[in-house]
Amino acid sequence: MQKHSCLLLRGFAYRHKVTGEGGRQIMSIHMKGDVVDLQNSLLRRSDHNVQALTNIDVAYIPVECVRELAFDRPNVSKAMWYETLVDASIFREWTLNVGRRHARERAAHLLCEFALRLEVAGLGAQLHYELPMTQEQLADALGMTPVHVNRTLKGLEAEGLIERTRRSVIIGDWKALATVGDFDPNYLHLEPELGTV
Amino acid sequence: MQKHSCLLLRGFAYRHKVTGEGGRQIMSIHMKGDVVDLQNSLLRRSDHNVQALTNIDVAYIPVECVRELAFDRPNVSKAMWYETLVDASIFREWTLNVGRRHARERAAHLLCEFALRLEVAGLGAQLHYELPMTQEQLADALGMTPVHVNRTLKGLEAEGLIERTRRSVIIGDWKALATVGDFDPNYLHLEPELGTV
DNA sequence: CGAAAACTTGATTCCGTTCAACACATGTGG
DNA sequence: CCACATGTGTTGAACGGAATCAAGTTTTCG
Repeated sequence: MQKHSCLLLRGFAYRHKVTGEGGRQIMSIHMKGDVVDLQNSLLRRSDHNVQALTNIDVAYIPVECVRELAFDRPNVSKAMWYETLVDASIFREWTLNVGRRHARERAAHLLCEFALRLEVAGLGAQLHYELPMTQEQLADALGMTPVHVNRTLKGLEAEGLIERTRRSVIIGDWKALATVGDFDPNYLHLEPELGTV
Repeated sequence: MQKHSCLLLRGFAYRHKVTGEGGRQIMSIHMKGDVVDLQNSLLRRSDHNVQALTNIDVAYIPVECVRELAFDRPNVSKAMWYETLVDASIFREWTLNVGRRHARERAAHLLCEFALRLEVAGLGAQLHYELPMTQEQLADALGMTPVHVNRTLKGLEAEGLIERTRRSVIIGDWKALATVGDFDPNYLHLEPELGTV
């Protein structure tokens, strides 16, 4: 078990798991403000891996401190639990995405999710942002091969839904992309709901 | 938002999401002892659906009570949070399963998970149990079509890994099935770890 | 500048879907 | 108790989306 949790101050990180055969599935992408290995810190055995996607700055927080906060301060406890719940909600959507949508829809969905999350984090505009992942990493997030990611993105571009240069993405027609990706932002639980949990 | 959480006393239930095109993905299966819609109760908007798989008995618990327990009693709080974390861990494994494993491995994995969970819940033996799902429901859990579930199960049977009659499953060779399914029970976090969270 | 990483493209293969028919159970009402 | 309807499981044939294999090209960076 880790001795520290780490709070992401700058850059991107991701969590992933690997099959016995070497297939990798990225479970989630994290950005500024996320406490990235909270879950591994609290469960005795870590069941997944955390890795940096770009250069990052992190603040290490000793696990004992996290626990103290988590259990002695009701408000902190609420906030942390709430994070866990939102996390789980995003996992569910990703499972749906990978399990029940075609490559084109999956990719569109992920691009929409990024757009919203980056904007909320103050790291880009909804319709024009830098995607901090290689196509190989996208493939691991989408449960497909890098080759097919390439073709799929090209396809979306050919349809006029997006434009892209190297890593930047411009969403030409948000509504159309969201439709293709069957994207409904509910699952991100972005609206403040402090009164709830 | 729901007014009640419900504790499953007998029978099986599942959580699922549906795409705009009608594809359904089952996110998790629940059995005796699980509090099934805790997450929907605590987040303001529910992002998934809960449904009974068999006849069930449930105990309804008013959400206010859940919250009171959750935030006034540190030990209850720990336990509930712990449940949420294990839940999320299982979601992650399912995402990996659906995203990065072939049909045969997926099916084998699910059969192994069931075996263990049913035994822990006191509802069957690890090597011989009743599967409370139709092949169509299995398909929705595995992200494949019912037809292919049928063929895949038949395949596992032909290989001598399992036997089956209608709904019951007999695992002929646990080790082999676990190998095929790339099954490592860590993610279920079955060992008691009360000292941890 | 040169090497490695990332991206692009084409040809081929294959796993899983789709479509369609049928078999077998289960259950219900006459 | 049978007739019939419905849900579930089984099987076959054809199709298609994505994987695989393999070769380029472009970008990045030491």
